[in-house]
Amino acid sequence: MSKTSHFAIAVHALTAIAVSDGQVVTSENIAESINTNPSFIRRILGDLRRIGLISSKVGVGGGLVLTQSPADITLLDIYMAVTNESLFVLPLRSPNKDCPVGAHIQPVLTNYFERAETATKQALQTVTLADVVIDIRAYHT
Amino acid sequence: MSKTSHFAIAVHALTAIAVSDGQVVTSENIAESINTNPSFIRRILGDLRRIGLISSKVGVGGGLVLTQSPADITLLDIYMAVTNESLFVLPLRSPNKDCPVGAHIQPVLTNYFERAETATKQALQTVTLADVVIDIRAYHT
DNA sequence: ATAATTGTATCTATAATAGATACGAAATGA
DNA sequence: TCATTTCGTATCTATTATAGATACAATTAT
Repeated sequence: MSKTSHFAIAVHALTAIAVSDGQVVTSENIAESINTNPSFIRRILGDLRRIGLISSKVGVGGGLVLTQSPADITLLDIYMAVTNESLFVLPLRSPNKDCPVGAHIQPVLTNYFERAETATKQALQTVTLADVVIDIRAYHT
Repeated sequence: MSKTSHFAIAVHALTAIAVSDGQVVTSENIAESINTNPSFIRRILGDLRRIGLISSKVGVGGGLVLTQSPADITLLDIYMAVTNESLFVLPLRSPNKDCPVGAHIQPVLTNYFERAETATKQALQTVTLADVVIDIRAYHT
């Protein structure tokens, strides 16, 4: 998968929205917390909006709100929203089809890679945004 | 998560060595099967040699051989040999320490990321190079 | 000696990632 | 109505990661 930080950023952003407890949060607010620029954040928030985890309101007093309870949003939901590649990648160039190994290694690897990825996803599914919020609040007390 | 193909390449390379059944295989042979250049392959083979999965012999008739039975080499062994980064990455820039979320999100995320990565590794540990060889040979008959 | 082969260094091309800027559209409120 | 806020998105750039390519010293077998 992408070595991108989108997943971490998405969780951070949603956590920021969740802890605001109903108060509207802007992409500017989130960008400040994450230490990047609002436009980049809005790109990632777009992924979360498209699968319905948040809704946005344009204009004065606008911003982002959760559309579901944090307890109903799993890390897997967030991961799937921002990820379109597999965790493990095959080489860009196709292997040599004239070699017995090269001819068949791709489906074999893909099978095992998918198994490992499924295990990862199952682990992500056991954690919710509410858990993350609890952890953050624990530091805060 | 590392977006590199080193893991797939390493498994392919070891499979190529394993199916040769004792016969010495050169980095040239492997590169041909993987469809890349021998030098790049030798860089990855270096990781495998350093943790003792293979040994190499320089010179005429030289090449690579396994030092363990394929049944004793797990995909996790291979993964660990070629990977030095975490599956999930935090953003490069540190979050804003003046925000309650920014101040504490990193250890919270790292904790859950490590759990997911552990699940992945456990899945990789259940598969051996011998399994991969069996799969490849199944195609071949 | 010659040839084969590894191990490693270095350089380059390409692609992925994030950062930055800009701007139209929508919504609010004066 | 008009100014302001905010999103959504496009585009450009800088940086970094990745792989590809080339080269060469060291080692070994014949």
